[in-house]
Amino acid sequence: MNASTLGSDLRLPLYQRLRDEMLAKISSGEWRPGEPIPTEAELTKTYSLAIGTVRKAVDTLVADGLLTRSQGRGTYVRRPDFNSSFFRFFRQVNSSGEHQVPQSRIDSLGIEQAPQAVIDALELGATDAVIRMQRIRMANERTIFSEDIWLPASRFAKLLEVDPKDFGNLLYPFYEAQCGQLVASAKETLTVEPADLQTSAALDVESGTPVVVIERIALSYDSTPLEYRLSKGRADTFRYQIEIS
Amino acid sequence: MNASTLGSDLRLPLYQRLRDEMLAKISSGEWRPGEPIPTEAELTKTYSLAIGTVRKAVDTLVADGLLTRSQGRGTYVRRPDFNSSFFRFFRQVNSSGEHQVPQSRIDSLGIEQAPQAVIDALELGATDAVIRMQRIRMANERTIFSEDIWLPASRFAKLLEVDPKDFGNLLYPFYEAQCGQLVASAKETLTVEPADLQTSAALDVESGTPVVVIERIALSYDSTPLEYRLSKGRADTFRYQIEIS
DNA sequence: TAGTGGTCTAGACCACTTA
DNA sequence: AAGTGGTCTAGACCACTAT
Repeated sequence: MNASTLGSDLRLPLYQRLRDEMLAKISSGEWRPGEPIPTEAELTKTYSLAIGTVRKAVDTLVADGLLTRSQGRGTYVRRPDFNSSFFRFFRQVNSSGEHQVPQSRIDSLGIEQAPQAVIDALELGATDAVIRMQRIRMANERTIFSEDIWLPASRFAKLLEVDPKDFGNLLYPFYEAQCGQLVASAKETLTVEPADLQTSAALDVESGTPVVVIERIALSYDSTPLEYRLSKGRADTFRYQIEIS
Repeated sequence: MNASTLGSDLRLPLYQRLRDEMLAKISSGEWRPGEPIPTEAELTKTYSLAIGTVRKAVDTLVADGLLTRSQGRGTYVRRPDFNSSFFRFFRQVNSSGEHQVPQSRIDSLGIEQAPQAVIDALELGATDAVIRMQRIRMANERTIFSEDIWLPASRFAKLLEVDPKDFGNLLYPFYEAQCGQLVASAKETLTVEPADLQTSAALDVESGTPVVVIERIALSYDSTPLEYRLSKGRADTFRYQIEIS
């Protein structure tokens, strides 16, 4: 194998073609999260490239957060997490002042026709079925989120065979284990609106109280939409910070 | 001049020391926004470094948004703007559906003792004076923001000599022109709270209506706080989006 | 046509991790 | 001690911009 093996557009620079090649290995699962990729020396031999070119390709994937380097150990496929999600900016602290993963409870789970908003978000056909899940998330005995979750039935049918009590507190590792679907990134949109009757009941606030609405579309490595989620939480405990330049 | 000229910690790699050197030239104003910096060939000669090392130093500043490269033309100091500010995520569209810079009106301007929150934000001494400005921002004849702005009097005294009507719609270019203070970056924190009486009057909403509060600390190139700003706007027209991975 | 940044090579030596 | 990524060199040639 050598540089001519590198697919994609021949007009592209070598480091970008190598980058695409590595990205494909990650999204196909050939290189799995948490595991090391071949060493730089091996990559130079495999593709007959100079070390500088290989490093530049790796650099771009590190910059995009797909790989992490560790001097003396190797370069690893990063395990995606969602530390920068809006969720993290709700002040969910326990009595010791530490952040904590909220408890979850699935309240309903079933298959149905996808409403139009979900068809758009998940890029489905007009008649495709979806799995719908309603979930609440709690911390310190208090409900902090009420969630509506939609998944394409074609990829997630196996979830229907599992008792909702066994879903655990984190869904994405569960999706991976049960259905082989790996969430790599997400887009979130934040808005504020008054609580409707259902939401106010779920969050134990008065109807009309402002709630923060987080709309999330979770994507696979190859950018296929895997999950559409609408989460509503109290606005009074929300705090989000950015740096701009 | 050669590599030994590069200041800062000798244990640091050369490309980081060159980066620090260039950063200093930007923050001191020796290299000004919008102007080109020396070519890569000149930098290699000046500091007796290999081209790869110079490029790596430039790379980091480009990644941080301080420089922009333009093939065939040169490398330029970026003009800071605030397109990613929370402000941008209020749906301020005119009747043609375009975004627009809101109109501004200064309602009060004066010098006073800094309250404690401002002392903390601007890193002032306990007895330092500040300039306080109250401003509203409007679009389509409607008030969309009510703002409280504090500036260290030591740096911004000249503002008091200007008629508030002449401040214009954008403050940062005005700060630079009048006081030589250049805003390079900012930190913003977003929260939601019910409107107090003053805010509800300013925004023409009922008291208790949810408002989005944007707290901003604007910094110079060398990270000195230059401005502390509290902006309040209607929550129902706010929409913010992020991508996470 | 001259000058700029963009890509690429083929090494060298260093710092760190693991065994 | 062996193997990894981290830094650095000293060029070469290409693509693009300005004149």
